[in-house]
Amino acid sequence: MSLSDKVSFRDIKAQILARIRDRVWAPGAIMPGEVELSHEFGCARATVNRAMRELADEGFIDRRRKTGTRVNANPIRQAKFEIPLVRVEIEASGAAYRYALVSCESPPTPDWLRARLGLGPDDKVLHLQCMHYADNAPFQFEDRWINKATVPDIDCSDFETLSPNEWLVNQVPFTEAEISFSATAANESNADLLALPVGEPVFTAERITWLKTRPITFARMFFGRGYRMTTRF
Amino acid sequence: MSLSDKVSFRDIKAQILARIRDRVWAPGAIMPGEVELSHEFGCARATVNRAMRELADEGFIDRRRKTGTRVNANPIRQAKFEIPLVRVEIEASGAAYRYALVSCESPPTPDWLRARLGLGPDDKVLHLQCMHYADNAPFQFEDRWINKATVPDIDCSDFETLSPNEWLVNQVPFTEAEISFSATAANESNADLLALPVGEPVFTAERITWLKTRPITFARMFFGRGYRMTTRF
DNA sequence: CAGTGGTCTAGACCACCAG
DNA sequence: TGGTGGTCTAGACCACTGC
Repeated sequence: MSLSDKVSFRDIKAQILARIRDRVWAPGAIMPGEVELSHEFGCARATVNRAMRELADEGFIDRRRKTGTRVNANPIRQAKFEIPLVRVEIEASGAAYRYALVSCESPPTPDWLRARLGLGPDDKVLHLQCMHYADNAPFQFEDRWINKATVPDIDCSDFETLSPNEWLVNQVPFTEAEISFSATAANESNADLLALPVGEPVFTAERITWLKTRPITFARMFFGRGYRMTTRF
Repeated sequence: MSLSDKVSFRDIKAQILARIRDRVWAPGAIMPGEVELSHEFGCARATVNRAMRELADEGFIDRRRKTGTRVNANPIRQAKFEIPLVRVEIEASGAAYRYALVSCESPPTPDWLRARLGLGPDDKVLHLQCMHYADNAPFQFEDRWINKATVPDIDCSDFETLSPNEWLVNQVPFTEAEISFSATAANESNADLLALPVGEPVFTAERITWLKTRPITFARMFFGRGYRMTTRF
C-alpha cells in the first residue's frame, strides 16, 4: 500500500464496520458525517457516500437528512435467499433433473382462489400439478393455478414436457411477487407423490406473481423430506 | 416533467427493466454499453452506471468487462427476508411479548456440537432453552448453545429476564452467520412447550454465528403453529 | 432556516479479458 | 491491445427535516 493508492469505498466500509463492531461508535449513537469522514480518510465525499449507502442498505446504519447517520441498535439483518428455477437448483446439486406432469385441467375457479388472487367473476383458470425429481427421487411437488385472463395463449399441451415454472419465466414477465414459507403436514395427495407418510412435516413455499396489478399465477410447492433452505452472510 | 429536469438513475432503471420485460432486449442478449445509453438518455455515464449496477445486484443483468452487459436468461431473483429480534417481530405484530427461561446449564460439550461448530477438545459451552410468547401464546421455542471460549463473561443469571438472543446482540458482535430453514416434526420436549401434538409440523430455523473464525453460538428456533415467513418484491 | 444526506456531472484512470 | 465496466474526484445543486 503506497500513499498514491486511492482509498476505495470497500476500505471505508471495512473501517466503519470495524468501528461499529468495536463499539468505537456505540449502537444508537450518531457517527460523523460524510464530509468529516471524507477528510479523515482523505477521499472524496462521493466515496464515503457509497460506502455508507451500502452499509445502510445492509441494515447496519440508519441515515437521515439533517440528523445524520446513526449506528443501528437492533441490526435488522436481512438474509438473502436465491430463488432459482427448480431445475437449476437440482442440476446445481449435481443430480439429474426430471419433470413429470401429474394433471392438468380447467376447472371452475374455486372461491378461495378467486379471493386470494382478486379474480373477477368470469376469470378462468388453469390448474396443474407436477413433480420435479432429483436423480429420480421426489424433490418437489408443484400445485399451480394460472390466470387465463393474464395468460391467454395457454394450453395443457404446453406442459407435457416443460415445467410451468419454466414456461412462465420464458413467456410471461412478472413485476411483483409474494413468497412465503411454512411447515405443513403432508396430505394424502402430496404424501403419495413425495413418497412420505401422511402427516409428515413438509417444507412448503407459496408464491403469487403479478404483472403490474394483474395476477398471473398462484403456486404451492411442497418439498421432499429433509429439504433445507440455507444462506450465509 | 420539463427539459431541464435531470435524469435520475431510477428513471433509467425503470426504462431498462421495461425494455427487458417487453423483450426489447431478449434474455441472453447483449444490451447497449454505458456510453451509448448515457447518450441516449442524455445523462452522465456515472448515472447509467449506477442504474445498471443496481440491476446487476438485483440479478436482472450480468455485467462483464470487455464483453458488455447481458440480460439474464434465468433471472435468479433473490428474496430478502428481514431477520429481526423475536421480541421486535412480536411487538411489531401488535402482540405483547413475554420471555421465559426454561433451563440453563453447562453440560459436557456433545460431540455433534463440537463437530458442528468446530470446537476444540477443551472448549466449554453453555446450553439454554427458553420460550418467547406473543400475547401469552407460545410463539417460539429457542434451544441455544453458546461457546464460552468466545464469550467468556457469561452466566446463567444473565438470562433470567433477558433473552440470549438480545443479550448476544448487545454484548457480542458477529461477523459471519449461517441460517437455514426447514420443516421438522415436534418432539416431546418442544411439542409440550409449544402446546402442539407430538409429530406436528414445526417451522424450524437454525442459526450459527461467528466472530471472524471463532464460533459464537448455535441456535435452533422452533416456531408455533401456523408460522409463516413472508416477503414481497 | 440551516445542516445533512441524495444525486448528478464531466472527466479521468484503472482492471479485466476476448480476440 | 483495445473495448467495456469499475471506481474515484471535485464540484454543484437539490431534498428533506429538526430546530
